[in-house]
Parts: sequence; structure tokens; C-alpha cells
Amino acid sequence: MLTKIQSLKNIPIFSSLSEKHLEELSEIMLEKTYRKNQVIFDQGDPGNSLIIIKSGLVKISLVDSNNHEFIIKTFSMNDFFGEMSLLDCGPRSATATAVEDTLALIIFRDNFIGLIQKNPSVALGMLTELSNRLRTTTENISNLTFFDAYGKVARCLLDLADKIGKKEETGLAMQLTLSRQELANMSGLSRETFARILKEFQIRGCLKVQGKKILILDEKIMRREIVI
Amino acid sequence: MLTKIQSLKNIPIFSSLSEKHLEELSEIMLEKTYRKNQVIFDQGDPGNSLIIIKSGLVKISLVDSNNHEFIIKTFSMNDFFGEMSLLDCGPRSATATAVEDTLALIIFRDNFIGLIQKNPSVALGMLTELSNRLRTTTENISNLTFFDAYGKVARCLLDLADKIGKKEETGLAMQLTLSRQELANMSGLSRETFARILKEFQIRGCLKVQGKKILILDEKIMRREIVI
DNA sequence: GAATTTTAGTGATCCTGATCACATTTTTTA
DNA sequence: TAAAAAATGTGATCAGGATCACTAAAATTC
Repeated sequence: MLTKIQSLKNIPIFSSLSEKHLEELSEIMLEKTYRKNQVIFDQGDPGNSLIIIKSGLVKISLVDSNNHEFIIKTFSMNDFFGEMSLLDCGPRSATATAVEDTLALIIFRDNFIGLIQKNPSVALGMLTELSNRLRTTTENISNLTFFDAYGKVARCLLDLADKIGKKEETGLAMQLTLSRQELANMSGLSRETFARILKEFQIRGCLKVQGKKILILDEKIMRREIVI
Repeated sequence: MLTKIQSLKNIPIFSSLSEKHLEELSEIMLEKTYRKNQVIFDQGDPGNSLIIIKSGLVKISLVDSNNHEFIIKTFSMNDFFGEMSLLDCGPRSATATAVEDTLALIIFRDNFIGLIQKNPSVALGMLTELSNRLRTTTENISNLTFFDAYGKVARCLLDLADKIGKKEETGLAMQLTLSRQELANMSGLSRETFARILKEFQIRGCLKVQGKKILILDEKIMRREIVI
């Protein structure tokens, strides 16, 4: 079992910290567990904490008054989220929900501000990470604006494969936790349309779908759907 | 006429700097002018500079292979952009184009990194600003996902009014530089649909449109279109 | 492991907004 | 200021994907 300090070191934004600072950090962090489907925070909530995932899976989503959900992204081990409210003191801009049982570390604003004032490298790491997030969010907009349903499904699956795909003899395999409805909500499509496109990709021979296991057989053809 | 240092002070992320630092900063900055419609940088270009606008107007947009444009946002006096490539060294994620003749200051990566390492407050200001941008980009996604054409137009106009609207006796007035096509491209609609909705809002009495001057007569009703 | 609930697949239909086509207005250029 | 070019408005049509309705399968509960 890793010590608290060793596991902090695995978190990219903190990897540059000295043992001493890590120790300080570990003391101001709170450990918390969330059950599957438990809401971690809601869109609009006031918030001043940053959440780091030690294990599990969390979805960040927008929900409208008709309960239509759009999943912006998912986070897993060693990822952090919630930094926006931490930094600009605004309300939570999206809802965070545990998709699996999740173990998290929490750090509060005042402590965090102190940390980055003492450690410019943490600030820089954070800036780089935020910049990356802005980049993927921009790509998200690009998806929603320019891609048709095929592109949206392809983009969703290829992104997931990037994150959790494992090379097998026949292709890239992934074992999903997310439901079809959730995959559709990540793609910006209705569940029905998502299912139809998934079927079509199978007919074309790009995919093999067995329940929650999806195998990407022909990545090249799939990628063709997401060329801008 | 403001001195270079005085005008740097007006830029929010630099406002906390001392005279001495401002002077250093002013020496590493490059001044450049762009003509109307000139491309400042293109999506995909390598980039390691941050651009600060002294005067003028710049649009940041995504363009697909069919020349469909989506305008993510516009920047004007004292705003900065291009920070993403500066921070994570990735390619430009969108295209920046001058909508009006524009005067800009440019700062390059190495100098910038040096600056924020010496000035944690600049890093913090930048983090807050990036966080804000992530927030508005997230709102953008929300628009695209949940709003119908009415909502999209309302959101676009209300945002513009926020930025450049002036109170008149009859309502909020704004003098636009952007073309109808560009307004449509900000809303994620076709030019035709945008025009139709604009007309409909006029019929309803929410708007008065006289060419490039738009008057918001009934903000309340317009806002009703963008309630999530 | 049977019963219940939830999730998923699929055909039929509908609707919103894109596209096309063209007239009109505005802007630019000579 | 006339002519050309570009931007804008608007009717007609089209199409992609949402929604509805239902069956089938999977997961959960007791």
C-alpha cells in the first residue's frame, strides 16, 4: 500500500514538490469516499474545493430542466477537477457524479492558494493543465458544431479507447462502465441514434460490440469520421 | 497618450506588477498592427506567443473543411489571447482574425515563463482568467447542446450587449462591427435561420434592428429564452 | 432463481433548422 | 455616381436526428 505522500507524488501537478511540501500538503487534504451514482457537487453550488481522484470514475456533466444530460468529460485515477470554482470563486459550472465507487482527496481554496504562492512550479503545472482543458473543451465544441452523428460516435469511442483501450490481437478493446445512455450523452446524441450508429459501425466492420465490451477493429476508418 | 507602461497597467493580469516589473515587461514586448480581415494565426499553427489587444477587435474561430465557421469568442481592448499554445506548447487550437484594424502587443513564451516565475501574482491572475475562460467555454457548450435557435440568438445578442451595449431611453443599444454571417457563426446557426429569428424577435417587440445597430427593447423576454 | 426493474435495440413518424434559390439592399470600387 | 460585388432577407424544400412506441435483454432485488 502506498503512503499518502507517495500517492500524492503520482498526481502530475504535485510531482514537482519536495518531500517536505508533500508532507505539508498531505496534512491539509481530506479523504472522502463517494458511492456509485452519488452526486459530488451540483451545477450552481458554491464551491471552493479541488477534488483529486485516488480511485474510481467521475463524470462531469451539464443537465437542463428536461433532464437532458451532456457529459463534458470523465475523470479517473490521479485526475483532479473542481479547480474552476476554487480559482475564481464562482459557482460550480457543471455537476460531478461518481460513476463508480470513488475515493477522493479534497483540498480547500485557502490552503491551495498558499501552496501555489510558495510553489510557482505548481502554479505553472496547473496553468498547463488548465490550458489543456481549454483545448479539449474547444475540441468538444468543434465536435458538437461540425460533426454529424457518425463523427460524434467515432469521436466518443476513440477518446475512450485512448483512455482505457487495451491492445488485443484483433483491435483495441475496452471494458466500459458507462451505460449506452451515458455514451450518448457524451456524444451529444439521443440514446436511440447512438445505438443505430453503433450498429452501422458494426455492419461496416469497424467495431465489435459485446454488451459493455467494445472492440475497435478498424481505427483508421473510424478516424476518417472525425477529420475536420 | 498613455505611455507603454501605463497602458500595460490597464491590462488586468498585469495590474498587480510593480513599476520596475512593468518596465522589464514593456521591454520584452513587441508591438504589431493587423489590418481588418488579416489572420493573426491559424488553427494548427505552432505558436508560443501571447497577444494582448491595445485597440481593435479580434475573433477566435473554428473552421471546418467546408468553410463553416464557428466563432468561439471575440476579444477587444486589454484582452489577451493565444495563451494556450504559450502554456502547453501545443498547436493553435483555433484561428484568430482581426475583425477591425487592430493594434497588439506580443510576448513570447520564454519571457512569459520568466515573468510568472518571478511574480506568483501574475500566475494567480492568469489561473483565474483561464478558469473564467473554461467557464464561458463550458457555457458555450451548454448553448450548443440545449438551446434552440431562439435561445442561441438571444444568448449571442445578450452577450454582445453585456460587452458593448449602451443604455438608451428605449433600451440597450449596440453598434456592431460583425456581419450577420458572423453573428450567425457565433450562435451556431446558419445565416438564414439567424435572420429569421431576428425578424421574429422584432415582431415580438423585443428588438429593434436598423442595419448594424441593434436595440434590445425587452431584455426580460429575451432572457427567458436562455433559461436552462 | 423468479420477479421486477432498468437498460438497450429498432421501426415509424415528426420537426427543426440547413440548404437552395433568388430578389433586394448595402457596400465597395472604379 | 455608376457599376460591380458582397451582404442580407425570405420563400420553398429537404434531411438528419429527436421523439415516440414498443419489444427484448440485462441487471437488480427479494
